[in-house]
Amino acid sequence: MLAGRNRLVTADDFKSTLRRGRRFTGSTTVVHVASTGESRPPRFGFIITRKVGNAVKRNLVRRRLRALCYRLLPAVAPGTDVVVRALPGSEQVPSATLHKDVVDALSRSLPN
RNA sequence: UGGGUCGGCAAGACGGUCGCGUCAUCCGAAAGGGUGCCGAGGAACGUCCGGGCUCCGCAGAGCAUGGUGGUGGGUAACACCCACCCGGAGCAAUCCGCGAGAAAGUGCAACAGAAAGCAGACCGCCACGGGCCUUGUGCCCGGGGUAAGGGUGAAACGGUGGUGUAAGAGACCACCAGCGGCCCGAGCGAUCGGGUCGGCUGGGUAAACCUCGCCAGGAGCAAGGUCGAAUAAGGGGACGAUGAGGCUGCUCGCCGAGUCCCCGGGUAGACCGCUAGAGGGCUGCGGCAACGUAGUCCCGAGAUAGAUGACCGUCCACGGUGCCUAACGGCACCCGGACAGAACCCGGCGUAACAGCCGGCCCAUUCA
Repeated sequence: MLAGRNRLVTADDFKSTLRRGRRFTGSTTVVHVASTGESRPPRFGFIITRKVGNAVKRNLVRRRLRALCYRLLPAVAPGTDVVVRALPGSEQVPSATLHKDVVDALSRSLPN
């Protein structure tokens, strides 16, 4: 699970990451990655719209994403901001599929 | 044993690894870290009612608008709950009714039918007048009488029997049903029981308008409050071309019109509101009950891009398949947890939803 300092919390941070970051679309998620150049731990934010389902389903997706992002924390460069947008249908796939989507997006965001 | 009906319980269990939030505590200058406790629901949901709380409004009365609608009680209050009444369904337990008013008025009603709301003459019935010849309990025509019978309909203007009549008719009579008035009795009351008189009977729909009684000020925790950067407008005061202020620590020199302070405003943001309350369990007492009351014990979510989880294992229900068994059932494998996530707090209602467990009552059956 992600601690508070690894979370994007303000609307400004979300906006700048979505605007400046590179976008990687998977089958169940869209991942925005922006490098700020600041020397601090990477931060993650999540967007789960109402199209995903009711509150229980949205909570489930967000918690799964948070848990897998926690495991990915060492692989992300410091100063990176990541916003994961969950697409409709993401509530029906197992956690492994979500994990694969995010890992693919982050590996493609690396320089080589 | 089977079926029905009403109510209650519970909402998979245990473990491992890695984590999250509030609070407490310890270490630390801080950032942060360690430890410990606690951490979703019966509907947390919909936001449909009712309150608390907060701000705004408020002489009094009326109107409008909205809500509500048998009676009595419970409650902070309600559209909720309890008891009872009436009507309906059921053998019964029990359930259902958005239960005021349809002789205040306006409106509406498919199809069928002759006619559907100051009813109505299609068939039929009945005398009367006329015609015919086949002289009959005849047929045809005419203008009338008639709601007993037929047929239509959800519904045809009380029912049965009689008197009466040309045939009929509450036209009249008896009984019955229903309506209204009055009286008596039971009940706090809705209402029920009985008596008497009356015109003899004037359908439905108010979740159509409407009428009557009763109840309602508005907005909502993004309420509201405290602190409050930055920036800009504004107000007041002091000083200022007799030089404010700056270059510049001081002097000279140069530049040359505002400078400083206070008030105020309340944005970004932070904090408070923010979780112990019309709270629950047990026992006693009052009450048919809802509930009230006394004593005693218990209670530990509080996030804010929004914590309460992710992954894995074992087991137990449900479901499926196969095998064994006369059957009850047993074994193996597979599948796999219903609806659903607090956001100021309570009381209700409504809606969603698998499978299960327990109990009361009713009916049927078997045995005694």
